[in-house]
Amino acid sequence: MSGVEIFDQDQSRSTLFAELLLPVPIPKYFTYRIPHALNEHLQIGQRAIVQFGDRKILTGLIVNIHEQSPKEYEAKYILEILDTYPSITPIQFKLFIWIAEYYACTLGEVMNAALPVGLRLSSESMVQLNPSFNLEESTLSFSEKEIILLKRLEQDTLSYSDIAKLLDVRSIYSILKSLSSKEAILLFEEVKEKYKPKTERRIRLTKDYVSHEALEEVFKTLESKPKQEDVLLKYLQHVPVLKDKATNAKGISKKQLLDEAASESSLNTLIKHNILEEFEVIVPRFGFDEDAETLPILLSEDQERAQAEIFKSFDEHAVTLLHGITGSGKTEIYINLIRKALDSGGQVLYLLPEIALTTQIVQRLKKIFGSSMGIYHSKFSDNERVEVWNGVLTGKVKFIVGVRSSVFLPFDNLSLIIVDEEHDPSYKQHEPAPRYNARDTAIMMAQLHHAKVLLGSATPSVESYYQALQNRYGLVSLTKRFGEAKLPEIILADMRSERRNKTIKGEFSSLLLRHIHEALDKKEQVIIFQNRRGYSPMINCEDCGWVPKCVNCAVSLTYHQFKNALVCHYCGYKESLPRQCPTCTSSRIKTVGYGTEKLEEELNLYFPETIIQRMDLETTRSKTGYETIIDQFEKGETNILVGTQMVTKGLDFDHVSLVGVFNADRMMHFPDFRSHERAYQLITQVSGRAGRREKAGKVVVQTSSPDHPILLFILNNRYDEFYKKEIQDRHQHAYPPFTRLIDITIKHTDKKTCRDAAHELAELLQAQLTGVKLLGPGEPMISKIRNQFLMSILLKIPRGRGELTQLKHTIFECIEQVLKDKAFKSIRFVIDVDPV
DNA sequence: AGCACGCCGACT
DNA sequence: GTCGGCGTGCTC
Repeated sequence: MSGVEIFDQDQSRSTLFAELLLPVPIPKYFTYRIPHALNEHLQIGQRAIVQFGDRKILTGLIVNIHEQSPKEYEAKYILEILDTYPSITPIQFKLFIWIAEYYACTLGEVMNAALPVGLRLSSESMVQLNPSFNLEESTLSFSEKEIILLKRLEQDTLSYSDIAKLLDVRSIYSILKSLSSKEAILLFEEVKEKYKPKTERRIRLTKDYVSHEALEEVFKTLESKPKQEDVLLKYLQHVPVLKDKATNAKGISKKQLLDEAASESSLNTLIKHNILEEFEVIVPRFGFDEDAETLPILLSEDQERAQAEIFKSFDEHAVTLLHGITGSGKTEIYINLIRKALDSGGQVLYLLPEIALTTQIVQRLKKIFGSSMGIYHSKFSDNERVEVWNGVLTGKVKFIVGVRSSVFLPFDNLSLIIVDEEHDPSYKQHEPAPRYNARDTAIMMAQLHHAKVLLGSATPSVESYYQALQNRYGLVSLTKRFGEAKLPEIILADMRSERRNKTIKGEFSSLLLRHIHEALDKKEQVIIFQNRRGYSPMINCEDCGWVPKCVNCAVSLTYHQFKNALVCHYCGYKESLPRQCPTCTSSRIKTVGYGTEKLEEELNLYFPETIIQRMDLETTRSKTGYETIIDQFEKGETNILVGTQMVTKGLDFDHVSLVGVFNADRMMHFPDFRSHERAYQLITQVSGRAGRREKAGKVVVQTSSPDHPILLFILNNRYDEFYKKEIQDRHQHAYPPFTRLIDITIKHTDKKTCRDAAHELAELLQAQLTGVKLLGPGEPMISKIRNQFLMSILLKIPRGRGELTQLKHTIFECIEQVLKDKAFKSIRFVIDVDPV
């Protein structure tokens, strides 16, 4: 980019200003002056580099261009424009605004979540030693910390946070100021690396040698140089220049040529003599050369019927819910719908929960849709994400399979959005803002694009099913399993009676153990589901009842055996397991409860011959961990898979005949209005992993309340009955879908201040909001996280009543009011709309 | 959110 | 007295 014009001499052209959206949580745009040189090149939606504050460099999005010079302040210049064409589309921007408004956050926060880091260059403050400074020769005096820092700076430049860590102090500002005034250090801004295309070095003939005659000449001169001759021959072997001169333009990859011809020095000589030349091309990180498969998808009668119903429903409804039991073959229908949408020229977005994306289904789709399909996943690198983004922007990628954040991609012509496993709570983002739900955002998105939405699930959320029954969504059901497959048989293991009869071994009922034995004898596989990671959720002293707690959070520490440490699942705090109780010095410290790790250990004890694999956050943290575990299980290399929620999602195995469910009780009795729904969904989903093809699988659910209605619904596969009961409860207690919820969390380091602020806010809200039920303020289940005390207020807003935007304004006003009180200045408020 | 600046308490 | 803590206000 050319230099910036600082003085506008040219009066014949008007001075333009641009309103920029910056990735900061300040609810407004910032006005920057446009250098005359850029007047003709600026477009709304482009990214611009600007200075923000004293030094910071940020990437902003141009949202408006006008001629009004700001009166109050002097606008800074835009430093650079990053795009030739807009990086975001107008529809996308409308969606950003909707998200910010609906989920009560700033546009900057939405921008932050939306743009991949690779498209968002920004600077970091760095500290460097002043080259003209020498510690030994200096006559000035330095403190101990200053000397430590200076010594370190002789080796590297450091960021502010590096320094804070090095010196172990909170505020480094005064130290930097002191050193800066002594001219010992220099402060500067380092712009972080942005997107780098992947390149490849290639070799080709120079222009002059792309002909029969010229090449003949060359070979004559090379007669006495067999190695160079060999290189040239290898080249011609792969690039048939003599048959088709045009093939020379692409040449051959240097790596490939060297791998085969081996002599790098000969190649270099040929390059030096201008016979061959080396050049660089940009190559995509994803194979864009795969061809799409065109084979028709064979549908069963039931699928055929459902598909026809979906098409019909699309004519009448913007959103259709496909309720298909596990294993009923929803994917085949999706494929047909996607094909049809793509054929008619529209874009398609297929949303999946995080974990289901790394599996078989994506490989299958890739085979079918080839290069027109892009994948958007959190385990992708920044560079990979930028390529998917640009693929959508340029129209190269028409079909995206992705996680919740793919709703931010620059679509301009969506015609279909599929939200698979629509009930899945992971569609909702918790931290940080924007706290959006990708399923609901997708519905809004479809409205902006005039696209259709298909929500798919074997266990629809109560909210979606309600909308369908109200005829606001279309409803299509698949009630038969695909092929000959039968639904699994669900058996309850009554832990109360087993406990009475002392037939429980460790954590395992005799019933479950018997079934595991049977399955293993038949060379079949087993999945054990325990929704709790670590070894044991708690340890305690048998003599005085002491329980180790996190120092930063109000939770007990979980014991992780393989790390041999007590770990806090909320802040990551770790400490070693004490030999004796710190309060009574007793050494009788034992574990209470059980997580995946302990189950794995016990299983190893009971089934020493079998291979057991654990699948939870710890074992799948690496990029390939998850895939490796799935792959081994698929190949039959492991016999038993023990895992958390992960095992419930989108996995299809052919040889699993048994699923064991632990702690169904904890799921059902969890104090949350959605706990019954969650339990129904989790147990049904994990049960769906048992039995494929003609073999019916078995599911053993261990429970101390075998009469619980939820279990009976699951047992008999009665979603409708479950729904009927659940919707009554929701109605009675004014929960969604009959109300909208807004959760306000109040945070402060001091407990009393936090409580007082919460009460004050609650009072204000109560007075301001009519027709809204207010719950609390109360301590949430975890009342302290990372040394911040928490209070929460829950608002229940009746459906279809009043302007939601107005209501949120009122909430903000009340918060402002509370913040006016000096005592509450540093209180943090977190607003979560539609909490999950 | 960062980041600068300024006020104030605790230690040499 | 100075150092370092943190509360406050600003960012075009």
